[in-house]
Amino acid sequence: MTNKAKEIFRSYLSEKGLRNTRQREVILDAFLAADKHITVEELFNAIKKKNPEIGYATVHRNVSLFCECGLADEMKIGTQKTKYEPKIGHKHHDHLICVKCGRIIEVNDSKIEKLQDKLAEANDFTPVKHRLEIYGICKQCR
Amino acid sequence: MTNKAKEIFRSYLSEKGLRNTRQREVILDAFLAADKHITVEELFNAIKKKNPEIGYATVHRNVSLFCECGLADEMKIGTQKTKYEPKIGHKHHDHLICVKCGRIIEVNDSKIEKLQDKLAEANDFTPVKHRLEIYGICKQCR
DNA sequence: CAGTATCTTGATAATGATTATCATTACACT
DNA sequence: AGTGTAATGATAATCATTATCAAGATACTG
Ligand SMILES: [Mn+2]
Ligand SMILES: [Mn+2]
Ligand SMILES: [Zn+2]
Ligand SMILES: [Zn+2]
Repeated sequence: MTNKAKEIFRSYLSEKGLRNTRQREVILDAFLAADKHITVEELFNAIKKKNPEIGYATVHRNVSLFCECGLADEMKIGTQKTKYEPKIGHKHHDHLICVKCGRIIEVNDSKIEKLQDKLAEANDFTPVKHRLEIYGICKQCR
Repeated sequence: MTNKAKEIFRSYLSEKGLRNTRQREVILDAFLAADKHITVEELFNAIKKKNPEIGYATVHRNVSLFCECGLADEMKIGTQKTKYEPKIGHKHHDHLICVKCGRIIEVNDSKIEKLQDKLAEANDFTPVKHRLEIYGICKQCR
């Protein structure tokens, strides 16, 4: 999936008149390699090991770009810092979030998805995306 | 509903060994009177008209208390500042959020609610609350 | 290939909402 | 009324994110 992601990113850049850079390649590789919900800080620290010259702001800027071009999704949960997750190679899903340990379970229910679309339509509303988060206590914390 | 809310708030305070104050009465009244999604800043400005001596931090602190005791719900939407809405006298609902104009439509679908509980249960997860936000384009913006 | 326009970077400062600090005031209970 | 302690209000601190800007890199152009 890495190749497809790079393809998408490069197309987006040229389409917007932006330029590709060594840093962008490094940051995208690191983001795809992490393959989980990750904060900018965590990503920055992972990158720092091999590429200590890349700045925090540059990581920030490029994660925003990943979101813009559809490669990443932003997750703001409670007061935690914003997390990002790759969209390429991952089907859409929602989250069960344990309020005790913070564990995140990924789920999907096609019935709910369909009902959401119906609900939007019934309100003359054209949905573009949604966020469903169920907070509670996970198996391990009970 | 104002009386019930005050009842709940006062019980919570005494239960926690906290004290009631003139400011707390004023802030709770103003919050309940607003009766909509409101930011701390907006609430502060509303209060300032008649009670200019009440500080911003005090409004902040007490809105947090309202959330703790179940009188208010916190809504973090995108990059907007946190909004709060009263829970007393309002049934649970979810939100359709227009990405163009910011309009918020309140909705509820009991089928979705039930399926969410099933989904949680199927994952050995005990739900305590959830958040469903559907982002899209509202009727007026199409 | 060199020239050039403009984008990107990295360091750092600014921003802005939220939270902490702390001296002073006010509450609640005896 | 007296007393212990919580609450307040002004202000500072925090901290993630965003802006700034000089220096460097990139992608064309001829
Ligand atoms: Mn996920
Ligand atoms: Mn609402
Ligand atoms: Zn847990
Ligand atoms: Zn709209």
